[in-house]
This record gives sequence, C-alpha cells and structure tokens, in this order.
Amino acid sequence: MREYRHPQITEVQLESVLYALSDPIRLSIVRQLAREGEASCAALENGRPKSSVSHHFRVLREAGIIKTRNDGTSRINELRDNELAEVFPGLLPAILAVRS
Amino acid sequence: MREYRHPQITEVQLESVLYALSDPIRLSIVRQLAREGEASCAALENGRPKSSVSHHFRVLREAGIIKTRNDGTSRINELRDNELAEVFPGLLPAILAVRS
DNA sequence: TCTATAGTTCGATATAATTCGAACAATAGC
DNA sequence: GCTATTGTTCGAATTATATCGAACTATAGA
Repeated sequence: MREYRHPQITEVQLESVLYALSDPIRLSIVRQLAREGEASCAALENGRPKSSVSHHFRVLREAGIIKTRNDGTSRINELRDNELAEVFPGLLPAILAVRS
Repeated sequence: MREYRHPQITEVQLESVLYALSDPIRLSIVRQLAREGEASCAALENGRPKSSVSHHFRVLREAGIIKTRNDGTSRINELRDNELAEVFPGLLPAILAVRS
C-alpha cells in the first residue's frame, strides 16, 4: 500500500488541530497513542467499523497530529508530539493532561 | 434583554472548547478579547452580518469560553480565562501563544 | 496460488454547522 | 412616545461531517 502524505509540521494549522481533536473518538485515539507510544489502527478500533476508524485516522493524519507508517499489512500510528511541540508548544500536553 | 446562560466551569467539555476554537472567526474573536480584555459584539463584527457574529458568540458562550453581560443596548464579552485555567490548565495560553 | 488479515476508498444517507436576511426585543436619549 | 442602536431569534439554503456497508488493495503465510 502506498505511503501516506503527511503535512510538513510548519504548514500545520492550529484550527485543523483543534478541529481534529474536538471529536471524542479522535481524542480517545490520541490519548491511547499518548499512553502506548504507537499502535495499529486495529488496536484502536474498539468495535467500530473499519471504514469509520480509517476516516478518523485520516483526519488526524491530515491535521498533522499523527504519523502513519506501513508495517506488513498493518499501519502503525504514532503521535507527532515532538514536532507539534515545536509549533504549538504546550498545546498537546495541556489537552492530554485533561482527565478522560 | 434577558441574561445569558453560562455553563458552570466544571461542566465545560474539552471537546466543546476545542471545537469552538477550531473556527477561524471564533478564534480571532478570542484572540482579540485576550488582547483587549473585553469588548462588545459590535467591536468584533469586522463587517460580518450581525446574525452570523451573534451565532459565533453563542457557540463561544455555550462552550464556556466567554462570559457575556448586558450593558445598556450592548453586550460586553470577556474571556473566562481564569476559570478555564482551573479545569484545562495551560490550554488557552498555549492556543493564544500561536501567532495569528 | 489461495486465504486470511489490515486498511483504504467509494458512495449513499443522515446529521450538524454555517451563513445571512428579516423580524423581533431591549435599552438610551430626545 | 418615537427613533436609533445593539443584538437575538427564526427560517431557509448551503455546506461540511460522520457513519457504515461494499468493493478494493496490499501483504503475509501456508
């Protein structure tokens, strides 16, 4: 499967990041990635249809919040937390500090 | 005109705050309030139709981000930044620190 | 090659949000 | 009371998002 397009961190929009994280499902995905470091899409499905989950990953990816790489038939996702800290310092930590 | 309903700060949802701030118009309103302390709705209209601006103020108000009080025929808006800092410490500062 | 696994993409439907004009409400000042 | 000023609310049109099944792609392993 082809590689994904990830935006350069410098072209990531604050509005897009806030929008992506305003969805409960996407926020829970991000929280889980923060806890576990990285995870496949399947590990974050939680019984939802794959197509829905795939959509949410795409939103997170295009917003610049996660990075997805291929590993066999799986996609491994991880937060771009260090990069995000460069452009939006303190933002992700402030969000992740909120109790779910 | 009757008073507005403002949510208790403890019942403010992170998702709602992020969503409210993901709109460029609302974000610019919040930035202006952060700079100027408080302002009427008219001062933040920037040529847009009043009904649209009123809508955005309502979203910000119901998300728990601003407080609106009556002053004659005007409504004076201010950020609930101190309260927000109690429940989402560092969030608003991180957002406001981003260059517009 | 055949099959299972892991996701993506498409398409259709449903739901929600935005936008803005028009009508309305409340206050101030004359 | 009349008028101007400020904003709200309503309603309708447009646009955006979410959801999910079905078809598809790509890889791994037997």
